[in-house]
Amino acid sequence: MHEQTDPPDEPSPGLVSTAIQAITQHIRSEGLAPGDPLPSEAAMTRQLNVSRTVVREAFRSLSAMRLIDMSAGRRATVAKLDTGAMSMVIEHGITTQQISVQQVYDVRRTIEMRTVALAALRRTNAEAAAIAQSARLMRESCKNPETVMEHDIAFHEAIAAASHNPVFSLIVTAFSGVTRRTWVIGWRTRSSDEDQLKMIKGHEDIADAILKGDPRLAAEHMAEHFDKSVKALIDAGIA
Amino acid sequence: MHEQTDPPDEPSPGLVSTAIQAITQHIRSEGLAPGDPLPSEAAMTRQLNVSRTVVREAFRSLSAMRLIDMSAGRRATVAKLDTGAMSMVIEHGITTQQISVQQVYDVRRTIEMRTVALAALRRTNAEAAAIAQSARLMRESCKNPETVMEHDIAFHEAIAAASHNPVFSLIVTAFSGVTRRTWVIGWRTRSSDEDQLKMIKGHEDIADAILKGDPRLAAEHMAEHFDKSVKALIDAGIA
DNA sequence: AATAATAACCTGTCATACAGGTTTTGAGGA
DNA sequence: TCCTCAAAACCTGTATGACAGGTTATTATT
Repeated sequence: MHEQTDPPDEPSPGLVSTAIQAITQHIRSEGLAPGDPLPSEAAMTRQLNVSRTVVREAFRSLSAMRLIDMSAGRRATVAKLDTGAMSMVIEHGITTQQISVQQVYDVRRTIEMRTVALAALRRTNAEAAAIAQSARLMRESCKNPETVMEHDIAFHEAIAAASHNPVFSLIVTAFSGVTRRTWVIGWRTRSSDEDQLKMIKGHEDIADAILKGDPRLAAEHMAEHFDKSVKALIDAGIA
Repeated sequence: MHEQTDPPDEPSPGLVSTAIQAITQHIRSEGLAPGDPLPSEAAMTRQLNVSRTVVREAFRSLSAMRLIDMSAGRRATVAKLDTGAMSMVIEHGITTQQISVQQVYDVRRTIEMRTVALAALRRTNAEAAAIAQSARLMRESCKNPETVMEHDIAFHEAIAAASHNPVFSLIVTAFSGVTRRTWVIGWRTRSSDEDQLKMIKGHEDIADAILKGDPRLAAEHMAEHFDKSVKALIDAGIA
């Protein structure tokens, strides 16, 4: 066994990593819930016997991952589940060409085939209405691509929310950033108005299936939707 | 003309967020790839006209998300895709009880039904061997739960890798931390040796199906595996 | 007792300093 | 000319002190 929880110093991981672990450990051991306050930087400084610089970098790192909320004058608090860090990881993968847009779409398809089925089974009436509303807004604003896109994204996020599994919401939302960067490309390849309206119709079909509570039908429409979207992206030359 | 040193523009996000964006923007605009070096802290300090403290907190934040690698003396470099941040988000959700273990398993099931099918279609011979190897090691070390668990995790990660979609790998690996915390509980409920061996047999069936290149069969076995695992967790009282 | 002023505390940012680690440079020797 | 190796230059890790401005607790005044 080569463990070194040593008294003198910790060379390898660095003081900041240690501080990050100490903070997350604190959240765990104290059973803190979102909104609960964390120790002040000064307190952490004393407890860990390091400089405020180190403690601050630790807090800031957790804040960047959206695990805690920071704001001037107030102590940091435990954060609600947020997609910030995940989005950044995905975006990083895309911009450094370690993952392709098509790969993201394959994952989205996999996940959303499930969220849409769960939504059909578990959606509340309000959720079904929100989903249908997004689809309707897509049609109404079909002259303005940017607006259609935002409603499209809201549509998919609403379905994820209606799955009543926040992990699905987390992942779907994390992908929204990628969608924002590629959506318009796909839209442009649907040259004719007819194609564009057909795509919007697809969303309405999904919303209807969810409203009817038919998971199989909802999944079918979702699959169709993704297949067409991916095809549009491939036609546009997205690797 | 040079930079716009924000006369009246963004007060709320704070200098550090701005710096983080500047760095990621740099990666994007320069088309940096993993391993490429970033500007030094001093350079960023000059470019953004802020103190090194701010720049350092920005770098450190990106490092915490594993988007960049830092080490003493060397400039920071663009990092390879890593699951660090995602794991922390999931763990945070679990420890603050914003998501349940069962919800994670539902997502895992959804994703791994797909990875296993893709693995059956796209696996190389080496990957098929690695998957089978993990299953074999599970059986051989079946007296030592901890070891079985590690091979089990390696098994699932190997399947994700064989899907040839790094996004799947990313997500599956991010869940491994949760698995490490709950696996033993599920194992204990399989009281009899017979149950435990049956579970290991399930893994071998999956490995065989992947080797045979039969996605449907592989997915069937995977579904069965997850259904039993979830049942074991529920029996053990995991909410 | 209600309210307003004040003190105490907290985070955001800056400047400076120094201890190591890493890369570059350059001088001297083969 | 080319190699070796040590000094120099550069870089990050950490500590300290300072101050502005926001937030909460305390106290004084009415």
